[in-house]
Amino acid sequence: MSPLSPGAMAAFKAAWQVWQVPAHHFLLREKSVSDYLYFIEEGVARIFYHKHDKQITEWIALDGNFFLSITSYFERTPSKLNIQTLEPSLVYGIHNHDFMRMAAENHEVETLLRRMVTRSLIMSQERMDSIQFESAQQRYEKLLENSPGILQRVPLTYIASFLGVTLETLSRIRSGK
Amino acid sequence: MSPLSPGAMAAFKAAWQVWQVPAHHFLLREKSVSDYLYFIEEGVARIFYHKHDKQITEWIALDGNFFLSITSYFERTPSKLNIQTLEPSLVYGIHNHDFMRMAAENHEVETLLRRMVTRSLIMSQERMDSIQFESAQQRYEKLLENSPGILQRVPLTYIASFLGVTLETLSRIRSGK
DNA sequence: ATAATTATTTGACAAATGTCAACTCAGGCT
DNA sequence: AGCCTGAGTTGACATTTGTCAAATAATTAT
Repeated sequence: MSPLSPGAMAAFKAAWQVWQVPAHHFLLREKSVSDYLYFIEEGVARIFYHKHDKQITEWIALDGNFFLSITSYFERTPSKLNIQTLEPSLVYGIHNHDFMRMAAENHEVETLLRRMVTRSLIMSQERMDSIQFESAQQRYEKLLENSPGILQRVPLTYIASFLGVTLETLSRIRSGK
Repeated sequence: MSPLSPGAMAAFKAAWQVWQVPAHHFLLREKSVSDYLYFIEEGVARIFYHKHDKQITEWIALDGNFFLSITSYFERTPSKLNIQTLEPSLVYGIHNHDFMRMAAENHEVETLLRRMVTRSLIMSQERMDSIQFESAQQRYEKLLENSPGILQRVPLTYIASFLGVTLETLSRIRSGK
């Protein structure tokens, strides 16, 4: 799907930076403008924000996935999101300036970006449907299917929040009612 | 924001078709591939799908708004969505082939498209947040604020479904408990 | 205008999940 | 080994919303 030409690909790849960070490292703190779109090569990251003094886990990125503060990255506004690793991790990041500059200079990169955003939009809608119509139980089972091993790597509190239920409810789901 | 150059703008505008359709007209039926991205100039349209034999209203487009079956339009897959007008309406539509061709030929159009999709993604996330954390009451009040007059134009069943509650619950919210 | 149809409201009750508090358990420290 | 601390579990109860059935109100067709 939408492979870049060799030249564009080389430039695109060169724009990515790499970081090796320890567990519990913050890649983004709320109220700051998010400069990077990340890809996690090894490790896990948790994206969360505060609502009524509680932490809401909006996303859990296991290795092999992209993540970012969409609003902040694209609109250049202060983020409400925090991004924190849960394990020592190897992450790649591409700066907004670089990505936007390359997209402006190179039509192919712009197309790639548009496709990435479109994919995210479709996933976002699927998740909304899931939250609205599936029971907590179903969401939990689906999560285990799609992300086996997540239980060994992410505390249940975060998983519960990500699923949109309380820790207690998740605990009851797990114990089989 | 991202104005097109005069030439691109003229071509872009020329690509839109116009239809004057009666109330209850289907602009899209489920299982068919959606060819058009729409803008409603006058009237109202309702986007809905079937789930467990019930109709779920996914979106209500009052005049002045864009709407489409995102997945079907961009991925060229059969849509699960139906789109139906609720009033006699004046709608504009741009065919997927035309939009994609223009985006491929013209970098500016591609950028415009990317920005449109990005905006949608941000709105999608806001709606998810709303469904997950606001009470039905809050969502209802917000809807009235953002779309005054909707009550006079859209049956409550559809509004209830759009808000993610049953008709009975909406009725109770309205009666003030 | 009247009857038929459709939209909305209301009531009684059930299901899912949240809240708060107490309890248990495992791993890391001393 | 014994103690702490944080994570996870369990119980009792409250709250929100859903479900089903019936009653009204509004709209449309004849």
